[in-house]
Amino acid sequence: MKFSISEENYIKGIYHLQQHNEIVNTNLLAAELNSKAASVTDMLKKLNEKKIVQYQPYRGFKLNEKGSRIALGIVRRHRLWEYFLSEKLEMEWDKVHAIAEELEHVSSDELIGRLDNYLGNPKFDPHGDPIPDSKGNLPLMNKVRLSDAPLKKTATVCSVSDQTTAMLEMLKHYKIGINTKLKVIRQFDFDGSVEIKTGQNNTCTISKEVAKNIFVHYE
Amino acid sequence: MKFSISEENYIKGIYHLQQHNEIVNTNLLAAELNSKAASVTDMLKKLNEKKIVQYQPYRGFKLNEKGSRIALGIVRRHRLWEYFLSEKLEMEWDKVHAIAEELEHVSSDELIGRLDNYLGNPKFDPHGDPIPDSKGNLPLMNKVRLSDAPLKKTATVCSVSDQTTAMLEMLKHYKIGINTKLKVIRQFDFDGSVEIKTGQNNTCTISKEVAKNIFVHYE
DNA sequence: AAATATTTTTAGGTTTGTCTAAATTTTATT
DNA sequence: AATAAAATTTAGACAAACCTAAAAATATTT
Repeated sequence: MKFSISEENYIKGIYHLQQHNEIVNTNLLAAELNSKAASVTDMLKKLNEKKIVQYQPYRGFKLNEKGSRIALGIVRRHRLWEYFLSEKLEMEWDKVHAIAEELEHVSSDELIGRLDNYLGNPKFDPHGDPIPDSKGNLPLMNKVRLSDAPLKKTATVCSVSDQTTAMLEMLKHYKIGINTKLKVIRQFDFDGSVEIKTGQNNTCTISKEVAKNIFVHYE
Repeated sequence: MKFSISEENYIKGIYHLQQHNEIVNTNLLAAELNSKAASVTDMLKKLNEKKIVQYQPYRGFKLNEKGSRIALGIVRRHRLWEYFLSEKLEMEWDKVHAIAEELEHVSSDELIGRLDNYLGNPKFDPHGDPIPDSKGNLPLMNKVRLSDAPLKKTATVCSVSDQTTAMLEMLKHYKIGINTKLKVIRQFDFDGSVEIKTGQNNTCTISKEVAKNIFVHYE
């Protein structure tokens, strides 16, 4: 089944909101998509008829099995293109998202399969987000917020949840990027900020606010 | 100025028809785009208001300066993506076009500039069609139909005007592709078919019908 | 040059996706 | 439990892009 660009955007929007909320509601999705509640209701009736969501009027909605599969396909295309733009075309981190947002709607299975292969079947996109495989399986990873990370264990930065330009600027300043190795030296009780060590003689302190947005994993 | 996918398709359609007809008319464009005459009239009024075409009701139309510039931008995107799909993703010749038709509407100048660069600034797409540069300049090439080619001079295949699957099949059979070197041995008066030599001991005869669609150039 | 055929445009309708404003339902407050 | 507030849906409109069928303009025949 083929979906319009609008339908795909709604499906993707629901998918993303479901990462944080079991059930999604109308206003939330309207905000996510920069549209209005009435438009969301209209589209949800349509997605409901197409049997992609579980929708109870006034009660919210969520993707069903079929809907999730479709969402993962869109996410896969988006993240593979992000990887391409970043790794092959060397585009800046913060410009990659908007363009992938357009490319993701080109939905040839052969294209995506070959792209995946060409890129070397990457498991994570440049933001550290996992790329679903062609069957919709997400690679697993036990990641932890830097604000909750154990002390004195060498960790690897694997993703950053806030992907605004402001955050990018911040990270550039601290010389932190995906795959940067670092170690938490201590945590200050006063405001929860953490002192970290990246490389041999590079120690710095970052606020809890920032640390909450940086995810790391251990090997 | 930003154009919708539909508008871009109409602009591109007019551009292609103008390669063979100075003035394009409603029915011709409707056929090219698989739409109806009434739809073409609607869109042409719109393109006329946007000052992209010269349009005289009942008299046909053509792209003006501005319209041509826009068309060349679309053609550039299309052919760069075709090159990418063919050279990097190793897709079959006949599948490349349909996908490039979708990718071409993603219109970030930075994306296309970087893609061009990444591909090594190619001058011709996999079908041998010229790729406009970022300023809209087309590379020049003095090409000749194989049916009109001089005898016994080594030529290089540079483009094929009929890009159907049927033609691709034909060319595979004859082992002819873009950049194949060949020499016309003789031409038969009876039906205009030509005997050609590709490689050392590979001689074959192809019909005028096919030869008319193969373009070669000499160095 | 009149009649016929072809082409193009206009008129009016459909679908998709959006919106505002009013009505309805659910949730929270007193 | 009644009322106020918030969220959601419905009703009705609008724009883009398409269509069919009828009308108008142009081209071709006789």
